Formats: sequence, C-alpha cells, structure tokens
Amino acid sequence: MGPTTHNSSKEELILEAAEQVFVEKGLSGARMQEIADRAGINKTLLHYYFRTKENIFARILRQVFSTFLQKIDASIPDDAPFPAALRMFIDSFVDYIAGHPKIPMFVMQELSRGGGIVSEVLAATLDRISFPNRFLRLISQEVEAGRLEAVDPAQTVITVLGSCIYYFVAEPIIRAVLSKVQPDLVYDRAAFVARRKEEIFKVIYYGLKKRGSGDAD
Amino acid sequence: MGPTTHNSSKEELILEAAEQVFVEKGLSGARMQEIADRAGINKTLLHYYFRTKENIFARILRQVFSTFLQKIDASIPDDAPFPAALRMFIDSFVDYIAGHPKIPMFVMQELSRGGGIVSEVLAATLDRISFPNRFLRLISQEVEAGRLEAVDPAQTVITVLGSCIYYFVAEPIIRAVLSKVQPDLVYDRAAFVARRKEEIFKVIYYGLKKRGSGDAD
DNA sequence: GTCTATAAATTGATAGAC
DNA sequence: GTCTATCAATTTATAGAC
Repeated sequence: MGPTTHNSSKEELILEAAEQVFVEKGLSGARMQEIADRAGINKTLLHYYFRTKENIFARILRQVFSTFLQKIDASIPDDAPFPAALRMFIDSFVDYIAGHPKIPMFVMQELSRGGGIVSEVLAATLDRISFPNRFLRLISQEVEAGRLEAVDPAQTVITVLGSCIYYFVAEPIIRAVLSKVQPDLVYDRAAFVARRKEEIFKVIYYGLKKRGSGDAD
Repeated sequence: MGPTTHNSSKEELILEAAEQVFVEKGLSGARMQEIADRAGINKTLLHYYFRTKENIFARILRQVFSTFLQKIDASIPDDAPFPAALRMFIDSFVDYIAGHPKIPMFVMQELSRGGGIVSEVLAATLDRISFPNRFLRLISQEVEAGRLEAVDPAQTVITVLGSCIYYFVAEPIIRAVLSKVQPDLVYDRAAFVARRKEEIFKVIYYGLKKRGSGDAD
C-alpha cells in the first residue's frame, strides 16, 4: 500500500501511545493530551484519525485482549506429553505476563466494568479462541488415561491460570508485604520469576498426578 | 457520644455509598454526584463532611484494604493441624471473596496505580498485619517436620492466595468463555464455588505433601 | 494532514441564604 | 447542617486557516 509495510506512521504512533496510557490509567483516567504528548503529535490529530476517545479505547482494548488470548493459546504445545506440556505452558505464559504485568489487570478491570464498548469487544474476541478446548482436552485425556486424578478440567484450568497470573497482578502489594516480613532480603526479580515457575509446576503437577490408594488423611 | 452507637447517620450513608461507587468505578471513574445520589443526600454535603473527593477515596481505600487483610488474617486458624487449617483457610477466604468479588481487583488496581494517596494507605495499613508471618510459619513448620516437600513458603502462600482469588477477579470473562465452550451447561454459582474450594484444596495439599522416593518423571 | 483557537460539556468545589 | 445557585478548572471535541 504505502512506501513502508507499516500503516500511516502517525496513526501507528497514536495507537502505541494510547495503549501505554490506557493500560496504565484505564479509560476514565486516561487523558487525550497525555496520549498526544507521548506520541509526540498534536492533540487534534487524535480526533482527526479516530474522532472520539472511546473509539481509540475500544480499539486498544480489543487488540490487547485479543493478543492476551493469543498468547495463552500459543503457550499450549500440541504434541508434548502432559508433564512437559504443562511445564512449557507455565514457562512461556509466566514469561509473557512478567514482561507485561499490567495487561491482565487492565483487561479484567475494564471488562468487569461492563460498559457497552466492553461487552462488544468480549463477544468479538471470543470467536477466535481455541485454547479453552485445547487445554480442557489435554487434561481430560490424561484423566481418562488414568495418569491424573479425576479432577474437573475446567477447575484445573482456572487454577493453572490463576497461579500464573496472580503474583504479577498483585506484585506491588506482595513486594511491600515481603520486604516488611523479610527486610534483609534483596529482591531479584528474575530469580523470583524463575522460582515462581518451578513452584507452580511442582504444586500443580503433583497435585493432579494419580495417587495410589494409600493416601488417606 | 451520640444517641446511637453509629456515627452521624449522614456521614455513614455517604461512606457506604462511596464504597460502592469507588469499588465499581475506581477513583477517576467515580462521580461525586453519583455518590450523593446513592446516599440519597445533597452533593454539597459530601464536601461539607469530607472537603475533597480524594479525602473520601483515601478513607474508603484504607478501610477496604484493611478489612481485606483482616479477612485473610482471620481465615488462618491458629491451632489446627495443617490439612484442616489449609481447608479452613480456603473455605472461609473463598467465601469472603465470593461475597465481595470486586474488592480484590479494586485494591490491586488502585495500589498499582501508585499515586500519593495510595502509597500512604499501603504503608499505614501494612503495620497492622500478622497473617504473612503466621502463614509462613504454618508452612515452615510442616516442611521442617517432614510432612511437606521442601517448598518455598513465600511462593506457596502466593499460590494459595492466587488460586483463591483469581477466579472471582476474572469471573465475567471465565463465565463467558465457559458458556461458549459448554453452551448446554447451566451455571450454578453456589455449586461452582463449592467445587472451586474442593479443587483448590486437593491440588495444593497433594501438591505440597511429602512424597516417597518413587516419583521420578 | 496539521496547526491555532475556541467551543461545549462535565465536574469538583465554594458562597451564601436559611 | 442543609439547601440553591454558581464558580473555576479540566477536558473532550470541533471550526477554520494554512
């Protein structure tokens, strides 16, 4: 179309700046002026290209949510045996969230506010999703093969996702609490994230794995 | 002080309305007019009693955050053996969140925005907390007694909290996804919450429990 | 397409009567 | 303490020149 593979560079600049601002401040907290400033352009151009603030927001939310779902999707290997598949999923999904820690909360917060923009985005985005079925099938097969306990696959998926996401959503609080409890400890985020992955894998894998009959308690 | 045990009834009405509105919409999304309407009073009284919007917000956030932490605290039994203690914690904590599903996201969202109001509230509230130490000690003792695997107690606490909280934070999305994957299923929230508790307990307890030496994988 | 200037609407906050 | 009326500031959005 144009001389480059990118869209109109101004339009692209606006969308990149808008994503940052909306993710940080939410719809009502974001300011058109701040988006313009971060994009390094005149505020009027926001309206020239997109007319309203809500238009920009809807586009950002749709894109961010869609990318988030695709990221989960891409993290589920298709042909690995279950333990390896679980480990690969946890590793790549945690890495994604660690690199974009504000995305999950932004999406959930705005979707739970439930405005009109937001439910339209939800309906439109849910059509292009295969990961729930793939994830549920992965677990169901293992249960049927007798390698996992007779767990509810849907509940299990929620537990896995929650274990991966929660820390990063609550990171500011957790860090504040931990530094109060263990004031001498220096915080190494990369090491913490690595340990986080290991902990999640172990707890969930051994929590699901088929047990013998001598486990009464 | 007054004829009743309550504070000035108008002041109380304002705070109750403000909590609803702030929790639903956040600081920037909340409107003073809406708080006044829900309290059934004139908007001017908000300023008469609290002067500024930020004052009301700080008070609500401090109270909500503090209550949230106390609720976690109260959910940790002091003298039960570990499996029972874990189960009791999960049951009572999940019940609390299920009844106040927007509280965790409200707290985390606002605290992660990190404004001036918010860090003051965080510092002030963290002083009155004993649950991290109690929870960490509970797990450490079990590990030392050889009844649990050699897990990192801090990581374990995060996993437990995340497993309890996440579903309710993401409930609108998860329900939408589930009803797309299983359109015939009728959603019974009480039953779902009950199964959620059971799933969390089983996965985490058996995921932590000391294993024999024949578990290679 | 991009700018300056400004309109139009929203909203937090106050003055002043009662 | 409570109300009406209104201010002052902010902020989205547009008109119109270039």
